[in-house]
Amino acid sequence: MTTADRPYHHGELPEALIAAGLRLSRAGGSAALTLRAVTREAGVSATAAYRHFTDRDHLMRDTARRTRRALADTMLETIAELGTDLPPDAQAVQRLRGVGLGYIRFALDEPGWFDLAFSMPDDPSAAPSDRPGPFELLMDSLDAMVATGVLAPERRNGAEWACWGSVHGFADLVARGPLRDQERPVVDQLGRNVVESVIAGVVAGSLDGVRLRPDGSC
Amino acid sequence: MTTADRPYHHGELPEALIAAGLRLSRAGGSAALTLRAVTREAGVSATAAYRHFTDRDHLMRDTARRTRRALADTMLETIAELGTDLPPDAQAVQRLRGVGLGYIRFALDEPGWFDLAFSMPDDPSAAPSDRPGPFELLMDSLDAMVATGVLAPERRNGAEWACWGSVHGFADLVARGPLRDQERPVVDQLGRNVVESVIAGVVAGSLDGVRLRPDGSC
DNA sequence: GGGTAATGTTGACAACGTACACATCGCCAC
DNA sequence: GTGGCGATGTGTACGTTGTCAACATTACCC
Repeated sequence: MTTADRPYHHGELPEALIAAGLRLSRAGGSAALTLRAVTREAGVSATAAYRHFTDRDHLMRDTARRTRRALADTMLETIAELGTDLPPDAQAVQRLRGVGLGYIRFALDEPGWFDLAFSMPDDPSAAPSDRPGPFELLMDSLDAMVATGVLAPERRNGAEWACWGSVHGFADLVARGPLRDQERPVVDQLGRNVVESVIAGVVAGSLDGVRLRPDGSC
Repeated sequence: MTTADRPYHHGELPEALIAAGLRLSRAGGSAALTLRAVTREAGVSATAAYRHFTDRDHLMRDTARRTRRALADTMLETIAELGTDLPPDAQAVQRLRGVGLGYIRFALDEPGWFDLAFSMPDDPSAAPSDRPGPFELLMDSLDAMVATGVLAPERRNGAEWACWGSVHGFADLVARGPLRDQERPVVDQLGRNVVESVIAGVVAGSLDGVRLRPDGSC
């Protein structure tokens, strides 16, 4: 055909497809990221995407990685807003707080991107990013807590999963679960509770610190 | 047609469709619960389901409810295995522990059902079940902790979301996330950590109990 | 300048959800 | 009994999706 309006070759198709994917998923989540919708949006035939992505999953994974980068940005913004002029130990805790609150804020502000971000398992064979991702930010804050003495070293192991799970689970409740259409102030307050709880839980490690033995008896 | 082999009318079609949905989703998660696959499995034409369910979502919601019932059963089994001959206050904590560990166990043992269970938002207009669901079991255990004095009443509010989020998030990490193909013993240990952390966090409420002020300073 | 690989298009296929018209059956009124 | 009517199941069809194979166009390098 080639109506001479658009050149036959796009030139920047991979980037254009990902950009279209970001637009679509922002509004409609991972389900809206359709191969045909994305190519339509880019003004290209449906099968053109196969020259740059092996299949739909490939495009989704690459697009999801971008949304995770946006999540990391939100975390960093949240950390900055919380303030940075604290003594090192308190600053380390503050960073963990920012990681958690930023995660929840992202899920609330960008539910479509949040859905996409974790609907795809990240393949470990991907090129490493220059900037730290959400998970690296979490690890760094926990390491800093150990380094400054706030977190006992023997409690560091596995702490990332307790933190990530807590915040991710709550964000999921808010984005897709029973807390879906709660008022924003209510959700914000609950989110603060969750973050404070998990920080306390990770630091305390078990009920030992609060008058209970490990088996649950008092 | 009616080859006289099968009668024209199935008789128990709604139940048969849900049973087929449970079989399919058990192996392939929510994506495998296809209207056509379910009707095929039941030996019935593709559109027969529309006589009993308004659309695919309706069938999925009803099937998902069954998987949530199975989850509640796993929770109760786990509570029973942990032992029931404890003083009331310790027993209340033990029940919370069983709720959390049962949730994680279910996600590990039945990843397909777990995926389906929470892929659909539950509609509040459904008929209430006779047996308590997963959420009721959680609420009951927290209430018992308040009643026996283990949990301060002022910390009861919102505690269910911190607990649910923690455990749900961790289960999601294990079922679909980066912990997807970890060894079972490792995951079990991490799961115990998560549950102990969240219990400690809910009881402690904030870092107050462990030498830190709310703003994070020491 | 001509050949080759990269890139984009067309057409097709199977699977999906779903609407519509039609077939078959249980059951109740007469 | 027997008619008819509502409930239940079937067949066909349409539009959408992911994906493959064959073909068209272009960039680029010898």
